[in-house]
Amino acid sequence: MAKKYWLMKCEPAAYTILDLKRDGETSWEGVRNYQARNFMRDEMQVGDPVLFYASNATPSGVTGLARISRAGYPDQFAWKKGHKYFDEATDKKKPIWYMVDIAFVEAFTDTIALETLKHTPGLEEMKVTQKGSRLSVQPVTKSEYDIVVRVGRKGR
DNA sequence: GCCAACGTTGGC
DNA sequence: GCCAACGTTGGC
Repeated sequence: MAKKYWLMKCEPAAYTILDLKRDGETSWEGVRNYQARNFMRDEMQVGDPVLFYASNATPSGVTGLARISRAGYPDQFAWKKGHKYFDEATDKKKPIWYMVDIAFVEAFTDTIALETLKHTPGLEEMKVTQKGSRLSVQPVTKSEYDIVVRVGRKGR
């Protein structure tokens, strides 16, 4: 299967690219959206490149790079009673929710602001630049990924 | 903190 | 199966 490229969103209050740099690797639990779940469960492969996106930040934008280090597996947190990701509708024999692990690759010196992404040629179709795009796990094309990486490394 | 956009739920 | 109400996301 051809390599796929991804964008994963997270609020800085919860986790940042620098946290990932410190930890080296982290699990990506708590996604409770079916579209995003399907990507994680069915399409993400170990080694797939990931754009790490900070949402609800100042500014919001891509802050670095990661890669998938473990493909989709059931989200255990869905079965932890009292945990904020607990979901009583899911059965251990038939998991509803999935998670992946990601590993640190690179932190950009500066955030590539959403505003910059919107004005970068070649990224007009990128999902995150579209109005009302709330999906926290999105596929990106190889060319979009390459452009973002180029912008992120500029000036180093 | 506001509010528009979106996904999900639930009454019918 | 429709759609209004509700909760959440996320830019600003």
